[in-house]
Amino acid sequence: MTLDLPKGRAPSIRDVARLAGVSHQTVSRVLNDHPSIRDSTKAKVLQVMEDLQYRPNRAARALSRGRSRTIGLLSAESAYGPASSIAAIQDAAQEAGYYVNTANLTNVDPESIEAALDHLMNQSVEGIVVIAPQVRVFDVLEQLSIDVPFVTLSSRGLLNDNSLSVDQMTGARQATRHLIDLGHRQIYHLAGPQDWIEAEARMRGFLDEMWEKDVPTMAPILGDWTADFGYHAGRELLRMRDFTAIFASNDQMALGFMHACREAGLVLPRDMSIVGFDDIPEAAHFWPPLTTVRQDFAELGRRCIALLLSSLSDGAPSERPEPIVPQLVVRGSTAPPLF
Amino acid sequence: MTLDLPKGRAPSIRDVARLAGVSHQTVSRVLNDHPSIRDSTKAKVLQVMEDLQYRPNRAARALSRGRSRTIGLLSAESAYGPASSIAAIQDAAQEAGYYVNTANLTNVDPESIEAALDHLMNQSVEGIVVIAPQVRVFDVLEQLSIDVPFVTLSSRGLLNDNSLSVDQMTGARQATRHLIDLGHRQIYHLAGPQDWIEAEARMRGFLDEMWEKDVPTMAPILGDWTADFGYHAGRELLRMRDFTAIFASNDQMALGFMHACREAGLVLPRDMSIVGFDDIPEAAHFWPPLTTVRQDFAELGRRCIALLLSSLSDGAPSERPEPIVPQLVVRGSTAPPLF
DNA sequence: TGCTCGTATGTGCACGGTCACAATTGTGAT
DNA sequence: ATCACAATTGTGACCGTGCACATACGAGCA
Repeated sequence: MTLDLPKGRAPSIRDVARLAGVSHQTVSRVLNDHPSIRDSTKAKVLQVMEDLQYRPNRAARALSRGRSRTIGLLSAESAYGPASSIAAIQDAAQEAGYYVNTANLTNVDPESIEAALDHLMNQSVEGIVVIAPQVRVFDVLEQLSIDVPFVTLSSRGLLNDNSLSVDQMTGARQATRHLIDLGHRQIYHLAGPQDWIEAEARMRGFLDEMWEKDVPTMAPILGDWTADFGYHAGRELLRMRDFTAIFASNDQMALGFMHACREAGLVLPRDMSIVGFDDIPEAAHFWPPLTTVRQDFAELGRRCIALLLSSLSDGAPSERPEPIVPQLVVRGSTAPPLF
Repeated sequence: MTLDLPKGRAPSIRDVARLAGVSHQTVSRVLNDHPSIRDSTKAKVLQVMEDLQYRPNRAARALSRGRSRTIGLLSAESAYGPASSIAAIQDAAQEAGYYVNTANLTNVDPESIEAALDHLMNQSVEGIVVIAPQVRVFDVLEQLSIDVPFVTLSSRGLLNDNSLSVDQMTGARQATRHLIDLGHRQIYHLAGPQDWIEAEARMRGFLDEMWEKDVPTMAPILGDWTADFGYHAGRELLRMRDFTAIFASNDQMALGFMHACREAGLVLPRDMSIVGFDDIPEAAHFWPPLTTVRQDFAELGRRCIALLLSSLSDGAPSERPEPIVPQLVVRGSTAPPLF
């Protein structure tokens, strides 16, 4: 004759306590793995929990402990990279017992950014991961003087020093050097939007390498990450064939550019060498397979959470993690210039 | 002489109440836009809130109301489609005042699924969106007899009738018909993993159309959605050139297959017609630009939330929404067979 | 004036956990 | 048996908000 009282609502810790013949506090101790609980008591309580299909109420726990165990993710899901880091972030957070709440950024006007941040703050997140590394986002973050720790994937460590990144500059230099070593001297750079910190870093890497190798530089084209842009930019650029190679700031733009090349009758890579950035899974199957710079987004996401969690617990961030060095992957889209 | 007491902790409604010279309940009423509050009182309270930088405590609110205003998102971020629906889902939910918590599924073994669901349930989500439409996920959902409403993006409406989908079958039939109309008779289908409901629906669409048009069918190849698979499958298939067209269940596999074709020296689309599925933004820039079936993932995501929210408030789902009909986009990768 | 009614506000408790502290039980040495 | 002390368990308050109900105020009407 098991009498379960919980009529309408979900069973609470006190319901469990009553049925197990203990106090609610003892149940709480079982929940939190308190050391001094007799095994027999623990077993009894666990049994009742099982019977009642008891689930701790997260809100209550958060309220009394004053900790939400939730982290906010501010994302501008526009490129491939972020998408694959996000999964890693969520996994890592979940493993650490945290919940992840995501807010998307469709526009980058300050109001949207503020609204998204507000949404996150309203839910008492303990920390924020920013995966929309646009300059403006940081400005807003700075102005609002957010009082929770936050980490970002950007490459320059403003604020907090809580930033983490693939070393974009080095990657871009590798790509550029590869083209120069092949003998190219007229090289364009198809850059990303300049309010993206990563785009800026890649561009700077390109310019630095060109300058160091003493190759005359052509003004970078500012794009928007999309294949469409790469295509249209390509159609424009190819009117004057005053270059033999191009370094695109991501693989999508590289793909669009290749499309334009072929429409213009160029044979790749004979007439034009192309390097991308990111190494999306499809890049190996472009035609020709794309030479590009591989970033380990998943690793990035994991480290990101690690950094945030450490700054959540210790207060101070742990020792500065090594930047992840990206890797040039040479495939078929690059060759020496015709002459 | 503004005396703010809140020393360590964040200000609560009682702090606001005290400083505004009203009761905590009045503050609560202001928060919830209760009709009968004098404008002057409301203004006063709002002012104090502003001064104190007051933010309502979500946990407390959830606790006392018994509603978390959170929905869970169970996702298996493997294909392109989901990624772009997710953003739409989050936006729509946010607009409706809900928070979205995401759990990722890396494996599809029952334990992982259960763990992910558990994670979501533990945080008292009010509803769940399943965006990992694999058969097993449903089995687990069924077994666990989850007691919160859930919606899914699949195409067959098991359980709850809370499913929503692009009409995959129709899309697949359109693609197949296009190839048949061009004159192809030996057509392969590169299917997705069979535990994916969508993969199954697309395959069935293919088979149905072939059967109806009385074209002899060749056994579908079961793939895994990746471009890599498309490539390797292509290398195998092309040893025997016993077909003139292929319908791939997504664009990535189509891309990999194109890669294999070119390696084998085929000229596209002269020697081989290819149709994909999804219309990822890059598809228009493949070489040749890919004929494919466009799905409106964003719309799907929005409807998904609409459906879930209605079943959250009304209890019963609103009238069954129309399935979204996908659209065939004919580009350069299809042509009549050589003969 | 006394009564009713609607608007505006206050009071006290409940929600489901955790915390600090008190109380009880068990153990071993004397 | 007695005591000190550790191990185990219980008691009550509290976290911040919303709800049900009570109260105060003012207007309209007999």
